[in-house]
Amino acid sequence: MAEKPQLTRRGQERREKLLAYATARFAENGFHPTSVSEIVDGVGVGKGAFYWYFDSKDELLEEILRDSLRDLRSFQASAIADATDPLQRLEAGIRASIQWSATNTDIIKLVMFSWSEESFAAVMRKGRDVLVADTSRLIEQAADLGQIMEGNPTMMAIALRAIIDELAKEYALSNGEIDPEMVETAVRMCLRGLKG
Amino acid sequence: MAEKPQLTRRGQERREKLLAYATARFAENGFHPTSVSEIVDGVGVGKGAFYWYFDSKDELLEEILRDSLRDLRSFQASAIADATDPLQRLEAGIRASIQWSATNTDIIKLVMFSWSEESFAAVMRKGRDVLVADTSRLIEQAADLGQIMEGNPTMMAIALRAIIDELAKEYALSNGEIDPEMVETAVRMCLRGLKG
DNA sequence: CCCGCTCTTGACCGGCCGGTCAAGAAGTCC
DNA sequence: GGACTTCTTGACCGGCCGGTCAAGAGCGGG
Repeated sequence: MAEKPQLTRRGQERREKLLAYATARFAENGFHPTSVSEIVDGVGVGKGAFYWYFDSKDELLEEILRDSLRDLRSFQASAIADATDPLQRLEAGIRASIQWSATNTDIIKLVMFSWSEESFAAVMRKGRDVLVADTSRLIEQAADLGQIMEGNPTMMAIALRAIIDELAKEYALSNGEIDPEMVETAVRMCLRGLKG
Repeated sequence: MAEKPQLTRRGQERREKLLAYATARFAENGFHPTSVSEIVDGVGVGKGAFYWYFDSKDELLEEILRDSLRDLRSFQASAIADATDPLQRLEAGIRASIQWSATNTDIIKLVMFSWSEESFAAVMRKGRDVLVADTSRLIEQAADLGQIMEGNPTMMAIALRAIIDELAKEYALSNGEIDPEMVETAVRMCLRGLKG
């Protein structure tokens, strides 16, 4: 990776087209069953173009996963920017995560697959650690103000992730449409779990 | 499936050897990257034997998933048989699920993969529904006795599943060894979530 | 107008894949 | 011991796979 830092505008666009199309195909058909030929045919380019932008099919998936993490984090960051109260920031972050999952069901499916294969699971683990660290920082701030119960912030952050991930799975399996009551229940469970 | 109801004892044993070896390989290497040749070589039989016992590689995985569900349910059933109080039965069932996950990390990995591919996800959904139904029946009994808060039993059961599944993932990613404190936290979260 | 860099093409490669099948071995029942 | 069923083998099949590469096309700067 990071071997083609210099891309023209046209290059960037084509690369993004490949990423987007591959994401959709991987989510629909699975990673392994989707061939590189299928991807380049779908985008309407030659096979060589693919290997100009990516070292391998595996690296393409890793790139998708990393991009997604970046996207989710920036979405979360802008969602909590409005609030200053740590507990409010926590709730805003939780809701942002849920909302992001609802609008990125393709990626949720790729995430489910990626946990199951060692080389990709390594990438997932790193990503999860980053998200957990983001959240546990917020939890610590709220704990300092006495807004939530005592406890290991990392473990609490993992518990929040667990609930959000399950809801994300629910979205992915129903293509982005789930009972809104479920969302509220999940958020309530998160907050109740924090406040003790 | 269900096309070879008549198997000699030797047949049964060989079939089970294939199932066991395939489970291990799938968990370690992934479903698609593991070839049928690899499986039959590992067990030391010809390829034809494989296709005598299974219609296809896909059907083999579905068989593994169905067997696992059966195994988990019977493990749960015997774990809760001792208790008569619904709430105690619930806790015993939760602990049994967790324990089963800890000792079947291979299958947890297959489960993670299976959610990501439509044809297998269909099997998973059915299985999940069965487990949720088992649990919500217990929840209803506890609710009738006023032991837990009001609420949609199915949704509560799904929430319990979410927590258990996340812990299972944790086991799978650390090969069966996790902080016991985490288990207690998970169980406490489940019970607190029920009691309101 | 031509150089040089970014980008593109698609035929091609070795290899492996899931699955088939004709041939027979092993067990079972009379 | 013969007939029948259950199983076993492994060579073989067509097809597709991820990845390579020689041959350029398009384009921007000088």
